[in-house]
Amino acid sequence: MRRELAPWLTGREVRSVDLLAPAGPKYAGLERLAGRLIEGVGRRGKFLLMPLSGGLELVAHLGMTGVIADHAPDARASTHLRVRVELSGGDPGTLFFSDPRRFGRFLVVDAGHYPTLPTLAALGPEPLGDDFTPAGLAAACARSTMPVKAYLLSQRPVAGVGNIYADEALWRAGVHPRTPAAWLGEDQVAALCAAIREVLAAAVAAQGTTLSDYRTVRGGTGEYARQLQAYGRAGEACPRCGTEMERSIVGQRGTTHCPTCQPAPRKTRRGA
DNA sequence: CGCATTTCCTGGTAGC
DNA sequence: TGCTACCAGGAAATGC
Repeated sequence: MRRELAPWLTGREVRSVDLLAPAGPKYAGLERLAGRLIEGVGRRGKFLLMPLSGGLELVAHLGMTGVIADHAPDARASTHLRVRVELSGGDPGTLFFSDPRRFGRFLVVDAGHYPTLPTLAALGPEPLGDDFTPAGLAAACARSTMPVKAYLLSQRPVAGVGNIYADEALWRAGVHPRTPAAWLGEDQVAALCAAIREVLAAAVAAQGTTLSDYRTVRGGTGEYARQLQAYGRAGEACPRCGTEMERSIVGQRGTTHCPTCQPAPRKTRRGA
């Protein structure tokens, strides 16, 4: 989405903003948006970060069902339109933020100041950046007793891994989702680090994963759903070994894993 | 501080 | 057909 938004929005000025949702912390500060220049479109994890003139920043998060579009939602979806932003200059001249389930955010903050966004403030390294290394991931995991999947979902060891990509990366790495993070061996951490990079890079190349709601800015679908190996495939044969995939709940989230490729954790002595 | 639990929210669907 | 119950989950709030 960042790649679509950057060439469209960079350098444009905001003419006006309409908030169609009840005001609240998820839409804080939008009254400060009109008249600002959008200086660029960045991203950290699942947060879109748009620096604005005047030392401000527009922060957008899609939650589960949020959509940022360069075209108006159709009649049926229009009840979920939350924010409309009119831009100066050429077409498309309006940004639409829709969010049926209201888990998304679209707010203006002082640039780099995230007191109301603690996850963003404590976000781990970018998964496709140089800062995300096996050694760094190992050091983070060593500090946590959580099941490794729950720890990944916290956004602290690495940014941007949600439920779908956590299941995919753990399956690729052959790591059981319930393994306490601190129990992971060096080889497992390295495999997980590589798997997270591979899965996210492939998903970005496919423009994301559309299961039902997700749409690109221009209204297209993300095609990574066709490459999913684990997520949503409980009861089916593991693509690697043929064992029936199992469903469970880890960190309050539906989870699919292969009991053969991702064997249940057994505590072993480090360095043994 | 770290972690577990609860909350927010609505469309889709299973079951009757 | 129409009803109820339940499920999906990202991040914040709450509780310990």
